[in-house]
Amino acid sequence: MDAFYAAVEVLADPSLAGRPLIVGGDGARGVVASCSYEARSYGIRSAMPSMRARRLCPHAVFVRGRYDLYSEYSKRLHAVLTSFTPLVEGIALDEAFLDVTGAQRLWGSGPEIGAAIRARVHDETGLWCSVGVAPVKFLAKLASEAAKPKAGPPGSGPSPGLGVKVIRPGEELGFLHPLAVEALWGVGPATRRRLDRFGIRTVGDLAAMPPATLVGALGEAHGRHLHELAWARDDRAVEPDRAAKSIGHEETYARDHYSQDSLRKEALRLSDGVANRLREAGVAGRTVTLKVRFASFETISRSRTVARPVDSGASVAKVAMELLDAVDPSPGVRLLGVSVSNLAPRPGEQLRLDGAGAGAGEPAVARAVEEVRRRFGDAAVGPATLLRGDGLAVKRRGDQQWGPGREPEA
DNA sequence: TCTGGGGTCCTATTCCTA
DNA sequence: TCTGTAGGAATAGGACCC
Repeated sequence: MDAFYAAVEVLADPSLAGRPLIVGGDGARGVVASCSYEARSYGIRSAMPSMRARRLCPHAVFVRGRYDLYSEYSKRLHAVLTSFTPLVEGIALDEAFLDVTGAQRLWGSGPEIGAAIRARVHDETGLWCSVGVAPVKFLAKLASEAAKPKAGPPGSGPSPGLGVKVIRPGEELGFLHPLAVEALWGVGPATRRRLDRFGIRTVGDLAAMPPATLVGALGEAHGRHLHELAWARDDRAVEPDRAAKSIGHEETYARDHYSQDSLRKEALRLSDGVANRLREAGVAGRTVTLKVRFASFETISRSRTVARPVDSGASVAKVAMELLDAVDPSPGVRLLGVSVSNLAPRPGEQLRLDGAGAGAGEPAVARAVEEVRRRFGDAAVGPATLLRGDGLAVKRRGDQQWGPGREPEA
C-alpha cells in the first residue's frame, strides 16, 4: 500500500489531504511510522526520530497511530487479495506476496491480475496500492517499490508512479544490476558498510564478486543468500498461513526507570498483555525472554526455558520477574520487553474456575480471565497490582506503538 | 541525530550429555 | 576416573524487515 497509515488517516479525516502528515509518536522518544508524500518531500522518512521530523517540517501534522483502524483496513485488503488466489502470504499489515501461477486461467496474465487487484483494492478500501509482477518473490517486491509514487520538491505532492511494474523473464538482471545494494532484502546499514569496504555499491558489483569472498565478509548463510539474489535467483515459495514463532510486547518509557519495584509492575503488565495474545492465538510457549534497554541504549536480553508451556499472565510474569531479579536498574532503564517463544498449540481445556479436569487451578483462572475480558473488555479484570486511580493498567497490542506520547504539562 | 514496536533469522558461545 | 570430542539445546546478541 502507498503510505498506508497516512492514507488511512486521510480517509478518516479528509481535511488532512494534501498536507504534510506524520503518523507516529509525537514525544521526545517517538519515531515516524508512516508519512504522507507531502511530508516525504521535506526528507521525512519512516523510522526517523519524530524530533528530527519536526525540525525538517515544523508545520507537519502529527497523528498518533490507530492500530485497530489499520488492522481493519488490512483485513479488507486481505479479503480482496484472497479473492484472486488462496496463495497469499501476508508480510505486514499493508503488504503481501501472491502466487498467481494457478490463477491465470481465471483472471488473465500476471500484469492483468496486477491491474485488476489495484482497481479492486481502491474500490473496496479507497486506498491505492502499487503492484510488482515478477518471476520470483524478491523481484516482485522490488518491482512494487519501483511502481510507487515519488515524493516531489519540498511542499509539493507526489508525482504519480506506474502503479503496476512488470519484470518479464529475461529482464531480471537488466532491472536488478543498476540498483544500489541496499535495495536488496537483507542489506541494511551494517551490511552496506561491510560491502562498501570492497567497493560494492550496486547489485551488479555484488553479482561480480566471487561467492567465497562474500561468504568471508558476511558469513555463510548471508553471503550465499545475497549472491543468489544478485543473480535474481530466489526459489522461496509463497507461504500462506505462517504460524507465529514468538509473541511479545515491549515499551519505551517517557522517563527512565531506576527501581526494581516499578519495573516489576511493568513486567507484570507486559506479561499480562502477552498472555492475553497467547490465549487469543490458542498457543502457549516454553521460552520467556526479558529485554532491557538502558539509558545508554545498551540492550540486553535474558531468557529462560521452562518445562511446562506458559500462557497465563501469572505464569509468564513469574519467569519474567526471576529474570528481572538479575538485572541492575540503577543505570536507568528506558525500555522493557517481555516475549514468549517456542510456541505450540494449546491443548483444548474446559473453562472451570475450580481447576478440576484438564488443567491445574492457575490455568483455569486464566481461562476465566479470558472469558470475562472477551465479554466485558480488557480492563474488566486483571492483577490487583496493576490497579491505578483511573482503573486497570492494561497492555494492548498497538498501544503507543511508536514511542511514548508527549509528557503531560506540569 | 539520538534512536519504536512488532517480529524473523542467523551466529557465536556455553553447557550438558553421550 | 580422566580426557577429548561431537552434537544438541539453550542462551545472548545483532542485523534486518515493515
